[in-house]
Amino acid sequence: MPIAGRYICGMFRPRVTLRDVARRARVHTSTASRVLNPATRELITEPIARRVTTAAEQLGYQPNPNAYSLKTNRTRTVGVIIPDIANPVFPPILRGIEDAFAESGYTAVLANTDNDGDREGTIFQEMLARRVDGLILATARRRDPLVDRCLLEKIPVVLINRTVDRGDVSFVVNDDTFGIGLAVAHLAAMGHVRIAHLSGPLTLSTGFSRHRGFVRAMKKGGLRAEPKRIGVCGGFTESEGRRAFLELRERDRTFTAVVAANDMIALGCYDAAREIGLRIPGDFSVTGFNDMPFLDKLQPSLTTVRIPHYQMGAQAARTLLARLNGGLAAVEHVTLLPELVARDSTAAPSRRTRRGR
Amino acid sequence: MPIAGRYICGMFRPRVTLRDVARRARVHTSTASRVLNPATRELITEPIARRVTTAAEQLGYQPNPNAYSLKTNRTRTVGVIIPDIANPVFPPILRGIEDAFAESGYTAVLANTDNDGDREGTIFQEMLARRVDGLILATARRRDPLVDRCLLEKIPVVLINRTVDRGDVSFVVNDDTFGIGLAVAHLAAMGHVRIAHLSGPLTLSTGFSRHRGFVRAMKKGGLRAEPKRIGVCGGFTESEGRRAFLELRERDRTFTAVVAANDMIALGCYDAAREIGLRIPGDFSVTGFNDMPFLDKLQPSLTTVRIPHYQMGAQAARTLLARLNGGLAAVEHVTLLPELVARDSTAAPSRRTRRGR
DNA sequence: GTGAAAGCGCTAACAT
DNA sequence: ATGTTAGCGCTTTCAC
Repeated sequence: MPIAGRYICGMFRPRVTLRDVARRARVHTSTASRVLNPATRELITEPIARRVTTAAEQLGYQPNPNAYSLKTNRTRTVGVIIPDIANPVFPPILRGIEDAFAESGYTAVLANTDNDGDREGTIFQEMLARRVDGLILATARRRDPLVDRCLLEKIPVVLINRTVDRGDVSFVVNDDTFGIGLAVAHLAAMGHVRIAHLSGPLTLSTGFSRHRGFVRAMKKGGLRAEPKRIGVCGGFTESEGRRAFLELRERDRTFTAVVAANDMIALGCYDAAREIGLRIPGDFSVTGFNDMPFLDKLQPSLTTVRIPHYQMGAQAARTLLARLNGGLAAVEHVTLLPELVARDSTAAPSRRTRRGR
Repeated sequence: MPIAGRYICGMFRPRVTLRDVARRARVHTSTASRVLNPATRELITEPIARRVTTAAEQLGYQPNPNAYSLKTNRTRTVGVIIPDIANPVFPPILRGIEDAFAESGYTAVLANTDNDGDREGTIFQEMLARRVDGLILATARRRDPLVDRCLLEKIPVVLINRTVDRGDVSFVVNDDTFGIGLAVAHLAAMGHVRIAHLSGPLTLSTGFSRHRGFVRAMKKGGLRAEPKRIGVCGGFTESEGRRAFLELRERDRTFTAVVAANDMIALGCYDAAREIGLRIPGDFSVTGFNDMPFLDKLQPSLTTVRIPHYQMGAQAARTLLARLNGGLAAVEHVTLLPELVARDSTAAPSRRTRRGR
């Protein structure tokens, strides 16, 4: 068993504990504890408090979080469960979480699930075993047993990016409906009329509300969201985007623009277009969603909808902190506004395509 | 103070402890502890052991890691310090670490430093305050005070991606010298002779050894690494790549290829080339390093050197685990082999450029 | 082979 | 306003 302590200048120094601080300040440990705890500091008179703080400083005292946790049942640790950190939307979310936690004393512990339900369950259990104080979930499906469990067991949780159908849980999401509206309006303003949509999985709130947003925006713009011009991807992936695009073109060859549910699906359209010899934006325009890195370097650069990922992470962390500190805080629903980033994958429909082919 | 326990079926159930398990199995807690600890299980007879394990199962016992940590001074937690998770080389490294830790009971806690020395120090302190059992550092400079401290204070540490000049610390890195050799050989085989290098910062082992690798590979190939054809970037960034490329072209206009120290620097060359109206690979070829995502989608797609990032993370985690479990394990140096990914940014030098301009 | 007992470092109810 | 005391849940030495 390792003995608490560290090597300093080659010498082993045992860890300094609260008792050491108390001894040096010639007070009782509980007094020292009260001084060092902001919530109880006011109970102690100024001169004694100062004796304690200077003693703590001189000794380089660092409280033992394990002792604190054992006593209080709070670990100041939050679990963050995401599908895959290699998906470029998540790094900025994570940075936002990390930065928002920075001053609070909380630490985020990350885990990836690869959208695998079993793995989600395992990781959830492990997080509980680790006694996290709360969870930030980016893995929610519209009906999600994990979220149900959190609510049932009163585990503080905030959903991020995706939400669930039941409304009694806090979440921080992007305004997907509005975002898709931006894309549709952008295309409509350029003169597009026959606009197609390649949606994400409708079991995810992102896929669902972008799909709904598309239908609504078309209607609002006086355009028709034809069923034959709507394709559903099994996942937000390039390969699904490619597949769905080719399938779409089997059904309809008159569309002049595609609103993809995310950037990867849009990339799939790029692949398919290259394969069958269509030009972007000459033969059709494409929009993505998320504005992941390097889209500006594509040929053509991809018009997309930018989501404030960093702010999303930061806001989720703040919402969870409020719940963690305030006890039973109200359920919070935060929706962030995205913005359109117009690039070269969208242009006015050409004469040829405008007529239909 | 929250009471340990959870809501199950709407009812609050206090946390089951080792004592509960022992009571149910009608043994002493110490016996139950010995059964549940693989290292001491053999001390207990089979029938009693079984009584304990079934009791634990029936009660759904989950050991309290805080109590364990308080008692043993081991948190089964490892700090991972990286420059920035938004840099696409780090997500796969992290996945490798996470997966390698999965079965071990260890958890990685991530922190980003943005290559800021002060922040590194702060985070280091916080990690120690959290009582991590060890560290994986991806932030090392060739001379690094943090690494020195770890060695001085005997904190188990493994460096990853970058290493330090002193050799008495474990690390897992890519073979940068070899990797650059692949790029040079690839270009030389295409007929390039006047090859330039845009290096990274020479204070980082990656920048330094890629630079050295370039000089060596040129010599080995019977080519001359002219000083005027070597530029140094202040960071592995696109803007530095752009700046260094333009500066390079001030000094020399006869090079037919650029070996960039990483992909971002190569992207900077793309930017500069577009600005001054040079064609890639028509006017000059470019190679990158790392093979980050979406390079195949660039125009032209970027020839680069692929590093096994995932394996790098997994290996670093394994090396650290060996040290953590085995006590004082030997210092390990692991070097992984990269491979060339030939794409469209490299081609034989054109007649025009071959003559020099 | 198993039980008894101490204690890791801290907080908080209670006592003064 | 400060001290006393008990105990969070576990491991581990010691005793039988």
